[in-house]
Amino acid sequence: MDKKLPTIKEIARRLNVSVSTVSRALSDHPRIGLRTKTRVQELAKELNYEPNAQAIFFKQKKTFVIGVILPSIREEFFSEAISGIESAATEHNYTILFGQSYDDPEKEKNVVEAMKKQRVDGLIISLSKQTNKYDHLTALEKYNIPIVYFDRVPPFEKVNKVYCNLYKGTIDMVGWLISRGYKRIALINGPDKLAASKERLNGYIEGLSKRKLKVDMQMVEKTNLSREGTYAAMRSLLALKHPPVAIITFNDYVHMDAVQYAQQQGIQVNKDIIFVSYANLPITNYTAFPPLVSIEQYPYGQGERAMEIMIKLLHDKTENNLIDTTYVEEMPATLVMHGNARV
Amino acid sequence: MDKKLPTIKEIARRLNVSVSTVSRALSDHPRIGLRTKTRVQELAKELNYEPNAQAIFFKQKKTFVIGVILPSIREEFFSEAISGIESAATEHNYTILFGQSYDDPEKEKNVVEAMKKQRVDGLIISLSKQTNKYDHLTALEKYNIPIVYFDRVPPFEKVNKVYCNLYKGTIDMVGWLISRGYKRIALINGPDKLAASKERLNGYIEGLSKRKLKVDMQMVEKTNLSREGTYAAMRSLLALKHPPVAIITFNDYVHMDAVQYAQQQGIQVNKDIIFVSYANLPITNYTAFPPLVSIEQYPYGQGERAMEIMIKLLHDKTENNLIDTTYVEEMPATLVMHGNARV
DNA sequence: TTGTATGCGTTATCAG
DNA sequence: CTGATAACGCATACAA
Repeated sequence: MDKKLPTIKEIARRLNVSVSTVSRALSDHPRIGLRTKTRVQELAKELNYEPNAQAIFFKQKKTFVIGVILPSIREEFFSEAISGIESAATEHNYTILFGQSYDDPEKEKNVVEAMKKQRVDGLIISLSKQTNKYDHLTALEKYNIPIVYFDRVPPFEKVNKVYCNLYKGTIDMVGWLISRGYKRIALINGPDKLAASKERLNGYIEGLSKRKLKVDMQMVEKTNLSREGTYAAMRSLLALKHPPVAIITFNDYVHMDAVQYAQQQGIQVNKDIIFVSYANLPITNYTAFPPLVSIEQYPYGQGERAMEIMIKLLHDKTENNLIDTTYVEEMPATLVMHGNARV
Repeated sequence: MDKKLPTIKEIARRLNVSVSTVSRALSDHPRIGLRTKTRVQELAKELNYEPNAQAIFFKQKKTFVIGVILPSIREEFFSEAISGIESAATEHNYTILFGQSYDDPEKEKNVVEAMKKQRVDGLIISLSKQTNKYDHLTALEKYNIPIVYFDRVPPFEKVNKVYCNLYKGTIDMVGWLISRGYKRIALINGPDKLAASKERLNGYIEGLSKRKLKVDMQMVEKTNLSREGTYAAMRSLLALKHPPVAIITFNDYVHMDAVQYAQQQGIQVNKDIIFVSYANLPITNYTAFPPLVSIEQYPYGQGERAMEIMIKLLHDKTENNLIDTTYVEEMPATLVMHGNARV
């Protein structure tokens, strides 16, 4: 049976008062008769009345919904991140509309479109790896829908974003390795066109230069992030006359493939060669050979901050009816040792 | 600058026609002048007009939003599942409101509440482990908001649900082990009160009985799912006069802890003792010792089906203005060998 | 202290 | 073929 939801109109009818009275009574308006107020509130409770958020949002041109677009929730990094986002959102009574781009700009565009249609109050997004056009996003800002980018951020200055500086992190990482006596350090990097790859490479070069070591480009291999690509990179590195004693991998997936290949070649992982990576996956702690050292990227924290910034932006908006501040937050990329890494 | 979104009213004003004409022209109504129609459509395109979905939804009492509540997106099982849900949703122009219960009934209740407030068209939920009251959910159905449960479903007959029959799966698993010559089979189960534990235990018992093996309750240990709990369970099992030659673990997390403990004790994993589990985590393929055999639970498929059922329900609803069918879908729980398991 | 009227953007029902 | 108007549920400015 289709049980109709009670409305203030219904309550008003039953109590022989006007809808505005009911509306005010329910919102605890100051100048309203105590008697009427209680009468209204009691009936409301009895009828299980709940304000129709749709109607309110419609009227106030707000939805209290924030769109969140991630490349892939299967990556532990992003499932952590969205938990941070959700936590901050819940605290401020916002709610999350979820979508994935699967690292496909076309899908990303579609999701953005769907969210615009749903009139989200704001959008938090970590860009697809392939995204290099931003029209679908800048379009949103014309409609005054604020965007906060996190982790995979666009290469513009004046956007709201929170990210880890992996350039600096990589410099630290290289420095740490050198200080421990590892000098022949290799890098298995990702595809050139990715910003993430550039950060890592530049950090790698700077890290070596800073310690007066010269950069040997034979030590820099690329992988297309597939297992085969990583295997090929490993093959090249191991075939060198002077193979590396330490390998920095692009991320934990590459790390796991690289370690797997090394083991197949009879190499003592983290002994003959030590492996270090970027902390994308807490789960690596369970694997036989987690990276000896990782650059922690704080996905939960990044998500949380992104949402907090969003709240600020929305607040600024209601105050001034326009957004004039740009929030940029660079989080530290800290070096962490893995507890149960075996050396 | 606050750029106002164009409305049909605005278009009507500019073209000196009525809003209804504009509305009809845009929705390609049959009896409308071709000239007017094109004029309207052109201006609409020029102004970048987009119908305000909020307004339409409000009027139609529909949001095209489906709430999805999961225990924890960090579990790979659920990140797979939500991808399946999203895929089916996108196909039908539905969109997903995301929330986690963190296996806490209180939080679950709050999330359900928030989603009711947002007037989701339906709810897809995998219950928190601790949930044993269902008022917060049955309440939704009174408001005619359909619910589809998946994987962790309530113990009622007449609800929409999709799940894997782990009872049967466990029987198969035990049978497989016995047929391979393993007879002293242990089970490290989860907390008694969980439905999931009962399924596994019953399957375990039935599996043994079917093959005329008697059940030795010393072979059945419990863990509270913490690492310590699993370690303790392993300790007991290994201390037995006749320790097991095969161990079925409650899930892949328990599996990994159990394997870790076994290794610490100098046991040759999958040789001295073979380990089998339930496929909650694709990532186990990367670990040193994935379960030799797993019971696949098809998270993506379950999510997809759950959403498809939701679509049907919503369709039924608009047709009949009430929902009379209950959809129950039991998916197979198949035995799978792990490719790179080492024996 | 309470009621009336208006508007949010859209569609649908009547008229014309 | 097109226009005027009501309605969806609520908040609020203005009246009383």
